[in-house]
Amino acid sequence: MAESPKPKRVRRTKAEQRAETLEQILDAAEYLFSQHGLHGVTLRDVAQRVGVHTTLLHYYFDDKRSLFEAVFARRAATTSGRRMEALERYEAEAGDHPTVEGALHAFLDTDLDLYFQGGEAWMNYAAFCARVSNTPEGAALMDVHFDPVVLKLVSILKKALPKTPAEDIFWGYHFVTGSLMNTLARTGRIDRLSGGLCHSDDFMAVKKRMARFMAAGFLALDLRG
Amino acid sequence: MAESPKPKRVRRTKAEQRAETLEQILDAAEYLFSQHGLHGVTLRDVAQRVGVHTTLLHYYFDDKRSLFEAVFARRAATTSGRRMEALERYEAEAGDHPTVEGALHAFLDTDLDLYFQGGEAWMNYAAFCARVSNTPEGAALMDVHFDPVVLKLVSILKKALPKTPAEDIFWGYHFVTGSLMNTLARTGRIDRLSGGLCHSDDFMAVKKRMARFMAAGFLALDLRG
DNA sequence: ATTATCTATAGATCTATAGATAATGC
DNA sequence: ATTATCTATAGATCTATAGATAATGC
Repeated sequence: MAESPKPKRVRRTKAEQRAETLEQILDAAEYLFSQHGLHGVTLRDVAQRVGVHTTLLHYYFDDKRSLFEAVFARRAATTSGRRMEALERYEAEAGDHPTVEGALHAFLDTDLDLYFQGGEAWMNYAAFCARVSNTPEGAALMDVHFDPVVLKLVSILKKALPKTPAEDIFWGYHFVTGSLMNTLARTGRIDRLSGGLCHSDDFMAVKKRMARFMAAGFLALDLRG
Repeated sequence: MAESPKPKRVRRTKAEQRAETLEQILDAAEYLFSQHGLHGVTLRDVAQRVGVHTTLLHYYFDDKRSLFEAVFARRAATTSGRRMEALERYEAEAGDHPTVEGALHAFLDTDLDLYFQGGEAWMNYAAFCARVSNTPEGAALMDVHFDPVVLKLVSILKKALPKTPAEDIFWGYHFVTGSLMNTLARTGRIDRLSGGLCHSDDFMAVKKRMARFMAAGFLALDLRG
């Protein structure tokens, strides 16, 4: 203790230091919020995880809610942007005859890949989104950040299913997003239920199945009598 | 204020009084937990909603978590039992050739009917379950209360899809339950997204579509190359 | 000179317990 | 006599602010 020289990492500009600390705070908050939700986390919890004083969080953020919103916003543009690009690419490729499955592959696989390849931080963000998606606070943030990409998906689905009422398309999306959020949450329930056959973390197993599964669902709606 | 005679409802036996107070506490807690989650609700919030003193909650429950678990448990046997009966009835009817859609109708429609017909209290319980389903605490309670009925569903699905690997069946269930939880949560997101075409509260709209949608998904998994 | 971080602390709130009071039960 | 409810309160914790200190920036 007494003679620990304290690594004392060399810090460069203030801008860099600010960015580094902010990132650490957001990482810690992201993880904790993903596990315990907005109200299950105290600013002290976050500060302790980072190793700074609680009051520093107030220096960077007005209050707990603004920290929460910053966590949501930090990665939202990336996931939204990537999916938007993938959908536009698919739309261009498919021309006048997009398929439901094609659109869903672009939407779902792009996102699952991002979380899977992004490592722990992105997996935490995924769990964070899932955790808050069925809360009033979270749903409102989903509106703000994800409406454009979802409406883009819906527009392609409508082109793929010209005879299906818009209402059905939206309910189909409602099913899709529920399943996706359940995946991102990684509660471990499917692991236990399946006796170890499935693993919550296995986003590639989901990717292999989800778009086809959901596409068939949309087509079945279309065939309704 | 001064001359309010205070209706002072006539109370009968202590057992009745106990039951009545317990029910009021559980109703209040159920609603508040469904809106704000375990950590978003204080015992004071619950007590105020009931109109009793906070300490009375400690008379009936050891602590906040045991109140939470009591809320979960109170209606769990009913929803689980009804679905179990419906699945067994369907199994008997269908004999050696059950269908995926038949099993899903028994499982899903039975539950959606319960919430829809049960009024506000049951709708709150549904939202409560959805809200906690993707949290560690909630998922563990799901295991305890709902595993038997889910495994019964899975066993019928396996009979209906003898060539489909069990892993696929479990992933299919994972999709189903995600969609169901997203429905029960009633966040209002689908209302806003669809510009008012769909309504979160409209469980009958979901009932009309969900079993067929999901059944088609399961069949598509089966056809995988 | 400005920005990042920490110390000290106020004020509010929360959980939980001990013990008193009010109502029912034989 | 027992059970239901309330009063009073301890102890912990939480958010937020004011102001001091330490580090970078011209």
